[in-house]
Amino acid sequence: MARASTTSDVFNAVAEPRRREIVDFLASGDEHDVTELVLHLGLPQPAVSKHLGVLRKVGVVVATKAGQRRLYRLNPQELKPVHDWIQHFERFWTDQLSSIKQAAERKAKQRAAQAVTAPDKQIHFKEKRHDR
Amino acid sequence: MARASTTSDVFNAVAEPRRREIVDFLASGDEHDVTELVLHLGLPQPAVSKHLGVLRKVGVVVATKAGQRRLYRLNPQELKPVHDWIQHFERFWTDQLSSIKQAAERKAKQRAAQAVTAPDKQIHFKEKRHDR
DNA sequence: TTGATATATTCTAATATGGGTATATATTTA
DNA sequence: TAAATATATACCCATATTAGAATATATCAA
Repeated sequence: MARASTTSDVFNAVAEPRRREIVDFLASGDEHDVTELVLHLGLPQPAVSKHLGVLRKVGVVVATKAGQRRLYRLNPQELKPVHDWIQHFERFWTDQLSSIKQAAERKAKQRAAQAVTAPDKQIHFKEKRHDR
Repeated sequence: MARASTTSDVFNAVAEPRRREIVDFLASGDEHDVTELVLHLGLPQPAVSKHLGVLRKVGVVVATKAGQRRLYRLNPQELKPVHDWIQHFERFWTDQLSSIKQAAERKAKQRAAQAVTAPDKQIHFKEKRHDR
C-alpha cells in the first residue's frame, strides 16, 4: 500500500515544497490568480493548477471565480491541525528547564547503553541477497 | 517524477500518520525500544523499523544501542522547521482583528467576482477523452 | 463569430511509497 | 555452541505521486 492520499490530509498537502510556496504566497491575505502564481513559482501552468487542486480539496485554499480567472485565497483554518500537532513539541525548544530535565532522565536511563554513532550509519551485511 | 523523498524532508517524514504516532509516543521524553513501539502501534515489526528508519534519517529520532535492543528517543530540534513554518499562520486563528481586516480586504477585491460554490465542485466536461 | 487567453483536466511515464514476507545480523540465553 | 530474541534490511506488489504534453472548457476581445 502507498502513503495515505495527499488529497485527504492537510499534513500530506503541505508536505510538498511547491505547495508550501503557494501557501506562503497567499499568506499575505491577498487573492491571486493562477497566472500570478505561475509567474511566482516558475512552474508550468498545469503543474500549478494541479497543486492548487490538492490544496483546494483539503480546503487550505479557496477559489473565487472572476470571469475567466480564478482568484485564490488562503483558508488558514484548515492549517490549524498542523499547528495543533506541532505545538505539542514547542516546550522542547522554549522551556529550558524541561530540556535539562530530559537530558538528565535520558542519562539515567542510558546506564550501560552505547550510543549509535550516526543516524544514517547503517549496519552492513556481509552478503547481499540477489536470489528469491 | 515522483514525490519528493520522504527521507529528505521533515515535512514529508511527519506527513505519515504512523510516524506521527511514533513521534507522539516518544514525546514524553522517555526512550522506548522497537518492541514497545510495535506493541503500541499494532504494526508488524518490519513496518515499524522502516518508519523508524525514515525518522532517523531526517534526525527526528535518535537510536541508542543497548545490547540487542535499540532505544529510541525524540530529537525535537528537527521538528522546529515545521513549527517555524506553521507559526507564520498562527495570527489567522488567534488575532481576531486581522481576520476581520482580511475579510474586509477580501470583500473589496471581490467586486464582481462570483464565489465558486465548493472547493471540490469540479467543472465537468461534456465529454471525457478516451482517445489519443 | 473567430481568435485569444486563463484555467483545469486527462493521459503517460518514471519513481516513491508502505505493507507483507523472508531473512540477515547481533546479542543474549541455555 | 546452539537456540532464542531483537532489530534491520531486501524484495515484491499494488498504489500514489509528480512533471510534462496535449487538450478541453470558459470567457474575453476583435
